[in-house]
Amino acid sequence: MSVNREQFEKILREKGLKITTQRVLVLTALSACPDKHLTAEEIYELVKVDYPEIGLATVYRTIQLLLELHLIDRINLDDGYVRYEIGDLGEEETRHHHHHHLICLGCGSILSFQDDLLEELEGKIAETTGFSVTDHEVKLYGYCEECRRKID
Amino acid sequence: MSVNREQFEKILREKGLKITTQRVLVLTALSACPDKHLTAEEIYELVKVDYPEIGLATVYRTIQLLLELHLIDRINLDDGYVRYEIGDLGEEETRHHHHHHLICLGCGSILSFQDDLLEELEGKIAETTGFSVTDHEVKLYGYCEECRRKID
DNA sequence: TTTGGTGCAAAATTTTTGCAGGCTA
DNA sequence: TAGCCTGCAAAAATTTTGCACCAAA
Repeated sequence: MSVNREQFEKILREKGLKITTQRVLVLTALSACPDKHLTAEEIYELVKVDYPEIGLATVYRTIQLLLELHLIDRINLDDGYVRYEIGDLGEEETRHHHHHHLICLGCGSILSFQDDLLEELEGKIAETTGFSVTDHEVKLYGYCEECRRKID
Repeated sequence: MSVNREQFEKILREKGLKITTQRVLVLTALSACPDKHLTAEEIYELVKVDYPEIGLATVYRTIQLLLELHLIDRINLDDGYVRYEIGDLGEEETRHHHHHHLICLGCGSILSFQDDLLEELEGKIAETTGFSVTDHEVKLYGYCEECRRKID
């Protein structure tokens, strides 16, 4: 589950940060498009619809803040854009597992999926390298059903 | 195994591309640092040692070319830099599996590892979504042995 | 010789920063 | 009211492009 507005306001208050229209709108835009993987520019355009006076610099500053609060995730889908999406809300210990991304090399579409198959791998790594894994990000490349049909 | 110079020259020749000192030196720099994850700027600085007249634009154009030839991989370790590393040479069908990266959140060090544990997952995905996976990239975040000791 | 490749500089992008003024608490 | 936050514009940083010249084939 992602943050709702009240939770967000509570988080800001607890950190001594101010609740501003801009911050709420940026988070709202990301919440409204959970699987859209928006760029900073896209977020800016979305927020401008309801609040035309917002500046792009504020969007960047807010993104930075939301990242630090772990409310959103930065993702890079190798299309040359840095993107952001609303994160799962959770305790520190269970926050680890964002969903992953299936990237179609044919049409560029993105499918998200959830899977904890890597837990086993994480254990193995801890054993062999001494590295304790707390989080992971997986990108899978391939061809979606539709593109596969086109190719054949 | 990564490309050697002769293989590289052969590939260029077959594609009707010219073998230039700059192209050879950029590839050589990347080959010499298989686990260094160099940025464009770093590659530029490295090549300049032996060939001071090279331009940064040429480095970018060469990186682009090497990516298209699948001789190098672009990686993003979330430190704000786009990085490149020499890729494994292989047939189209077996090229899938680059190694993956363990990123230490403490000291920023990167460990590379190879694992095919995702094969199982790929099968599962094909079944449930119709998406055929041809490649994957995994990043694992955590704390390396040294940083773990410091924390405790 | 021909064509593609290069270096340089300028342009285009993307992101960050400084500062004066505005708004939240 | 005090200080954080914002908008604007300028700056910084990164990558791309135009063009004349050079070099590989």
